[in-house]
Amino acid sequence: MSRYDPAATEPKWQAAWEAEGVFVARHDPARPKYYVLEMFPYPSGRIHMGHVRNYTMGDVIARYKASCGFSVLHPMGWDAFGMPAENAAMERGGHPKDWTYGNIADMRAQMKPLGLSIDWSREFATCDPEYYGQQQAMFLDMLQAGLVYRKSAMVNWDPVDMTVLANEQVEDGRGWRSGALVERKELTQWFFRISDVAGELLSALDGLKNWPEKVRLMQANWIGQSRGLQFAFSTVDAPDGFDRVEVYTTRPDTLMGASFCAISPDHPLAKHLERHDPEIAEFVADCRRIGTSEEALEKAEKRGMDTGIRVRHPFDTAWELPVYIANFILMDYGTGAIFGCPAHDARDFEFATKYGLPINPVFLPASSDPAGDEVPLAEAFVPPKTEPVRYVRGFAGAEIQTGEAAIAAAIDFCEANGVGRGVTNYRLRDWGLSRQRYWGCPIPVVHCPACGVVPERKENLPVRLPDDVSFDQPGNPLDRHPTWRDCACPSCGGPARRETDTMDTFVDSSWYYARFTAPRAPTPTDPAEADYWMNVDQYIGGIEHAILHLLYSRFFARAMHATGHLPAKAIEPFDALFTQGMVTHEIYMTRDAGGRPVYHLPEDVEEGRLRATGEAVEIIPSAKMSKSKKNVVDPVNIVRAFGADTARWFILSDSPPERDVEWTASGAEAAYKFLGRLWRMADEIAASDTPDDPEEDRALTRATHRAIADVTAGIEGFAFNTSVAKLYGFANTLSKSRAGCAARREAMGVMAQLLSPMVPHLAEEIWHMLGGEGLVAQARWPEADAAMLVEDEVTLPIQINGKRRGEITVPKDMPPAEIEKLALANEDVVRFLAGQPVKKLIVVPGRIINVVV
RNA sequence: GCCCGAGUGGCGGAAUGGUAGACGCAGCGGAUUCAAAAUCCGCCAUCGCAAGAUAUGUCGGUUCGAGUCCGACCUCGGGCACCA
Repeated sequence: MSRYDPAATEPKWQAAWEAEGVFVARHDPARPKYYVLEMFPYPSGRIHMGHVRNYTMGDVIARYKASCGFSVLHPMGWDAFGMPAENAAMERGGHPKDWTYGNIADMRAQMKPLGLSIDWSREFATCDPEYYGQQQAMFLDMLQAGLVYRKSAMVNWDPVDMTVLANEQVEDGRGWRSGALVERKELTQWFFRISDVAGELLSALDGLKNWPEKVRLMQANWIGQSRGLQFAFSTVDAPDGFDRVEVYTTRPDTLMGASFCAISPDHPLAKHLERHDPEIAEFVADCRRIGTSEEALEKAEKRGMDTGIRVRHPFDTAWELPVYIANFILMDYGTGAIFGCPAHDARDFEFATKYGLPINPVFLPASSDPAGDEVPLAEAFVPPKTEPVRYVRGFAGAEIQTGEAAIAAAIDFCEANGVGRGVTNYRLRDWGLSRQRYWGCPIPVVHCPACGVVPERKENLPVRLPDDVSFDQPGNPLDRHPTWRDCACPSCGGPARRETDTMDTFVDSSWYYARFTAPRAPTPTDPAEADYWMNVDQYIGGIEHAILHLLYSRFFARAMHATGHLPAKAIEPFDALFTQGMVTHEIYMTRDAGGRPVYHLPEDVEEGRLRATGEAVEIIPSAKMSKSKKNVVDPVNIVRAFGADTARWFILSDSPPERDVEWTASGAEAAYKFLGRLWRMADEIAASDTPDDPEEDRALTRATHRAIADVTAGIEGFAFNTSVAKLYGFANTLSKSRAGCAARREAMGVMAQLLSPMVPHLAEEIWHMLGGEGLVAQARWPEADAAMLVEDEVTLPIQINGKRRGEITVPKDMPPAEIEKLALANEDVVRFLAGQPVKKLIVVPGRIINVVV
């Protein structure tokens, strides 16, 4: 007897699929299509278990849908632009292009042995000129359609390296390489007008029924629609041109509690003052050293500086409020200026306390005594807006009303009295796409001294990145390129300069799903192909992309539709979204002589000790796999040791797909053992010649249909771990079955089919052993016969006061009245009741009986 | 700081508001073996001799009945617009 040998069988079946072209996506108008897509990888050079998990899940869906008769599109590509390639070039020399394409070749070679049902003929990388050239063409269309514009915006500036830094390159306010204090610097940059469709992106979330609720919520909060009042304070002692300060507030009902006005350090007034007042200049410069990330601003200590300027309260011109420049006011949100009401805002409270500003409550709890004295607040009073409160400094609406009602009344009152207007605002800002970097898609415009900003002609696309660049000094090599930068103006032909900024890599990933429908088309998309394949029926990826990537893609699909590159039905490109959890592993740590942690690879550790020295390791439980912590398990090693099916089976079992999964060596071995057991079962059943046994055969057939129903439900519901558990159960049932060989062969054949989306190589092997026709990958998915799933009898637990005290087994359709009688006669029940009268009897048919005493 | 999640045996986890712990790992016992590996069979939440009691991060609520619904809190994770 031979044995389960994945090293031999897996390549064999992969070759068979390849020879048959099983996974080539076919545009077949006669069949329904199904487009399954996993978020494409960044070509770091090594695949990791997170990739294996992501692509295995997609593969289960793709193979399952294919066997259900769909024409499946399941492509793969590479999110190939981005900073790591440039960092590698700076650290190790070489060219980002060589590094990237080398990594792609390596990763493709690591992925192919996994046996994924991918149509590799559609593969592309976003750094292919054929791809980014089409992206440039769309950029030009969007520019013409008014969807892109230029404006000034802040970047993190490293004054030593003279280069722009990404937020992740700023560590504690300092540049990661130079260590210099980072400054905010203004640059003119390109923006997509995503905020113009903020309301639309928000309301369309309701239609995304097959997206996780949490993702829709996160996007809704990110878009941040608010209704508020915008009005102007008139100023006292302000410089010329600043006789008014526009502010926006979502709490106009608290106007009578205002105690100061605060403006952003980037507000025009602050910028004016910094030019004339050294003290203010120093403070503003200090504020700008916090960097550009909202997180850093929020976490920084709240600080402000009194400008000496005053504003008049809109309801009482004699009432003056001081104007502060405050480090926590964002120029991008509202008008970049607010009024502070410390009594009802935690941040304003902290600020007012720090600078000795008045804290006057506008409302008190509804239950407070109207005649009572005002007691100083210990903290800001911020009840939910839906809770009624008693207004003591109200000016519109009832004395006792909810915040919501008071806000609406305040806006009406202000509008009626000529103090500002109600406006709907969004937190969502326009999408800045300029990056001062080399390894990205060049922005196809030219700056001409005579004509200004001129779009490149489409026939000159792609604007290719030059290859002759060096990374021996920081900054963008395009900026200092001797020839590429200088060009002729496409409009007047005079000397001009190319735009040296490249595009945010989020642009690349905002339309790759559309390109997969026609990856070699001479235009960004092909209308017939886009019409057939769009939308993505199932998109799968990490929750870390819940907001930015998915929101940008939703916007970009709309922009593509507006410029004629996608049909109207594709403006929401992802019909269903699934967000999977991470793959984690224990961390093994010892300490060096200085007490600093030293990490060790899993393969160097055995039973809690280092293999080499026997030294005991400290075990830190389940953390995200990362190189620096050395808790990575390389899929290549797993596939080499156990085969792809074992890696796939393990990654699907145990943990629900949306949760993190902990990789354990024992779990991987268990997966391998189980697959070996299935192999032996098939081998034994194929050779068996036991006679039929009507009763046993029938029981096995029922179990088979139960397995079909349960495994299918698991796949449909994205609960692969429960499908796996059901397959374990079915295997246990089958191995114990006394049914005849015909019935067992039948059952084992169904087993092969149910296994095929998850462990496709083994499934083919079993299918083949049993004499199945063709490839199981092309067999029709089995259907469960509903009649086979019905049980004749049910066991009902009996509870007394909600605690389980006994059970009865009754025919499935016994009337409740009879069940009641049987339940009350049950000896456990009689004993527990001990003669107590029954107050209530609840019979839930087919479920439970509860006796209340 | 703000937004969004997740917490169930020794471990991973299962459970349309209806028997908490399916299935797997580890562990324990047995079979097979000269012996071991591999394999096969059985046991396995905790406390208790038992009857039973206690158990789904903590505290409270709704319900005949709560892991599941509601409120507060704790811990861990994701995101915060130039990481991808």
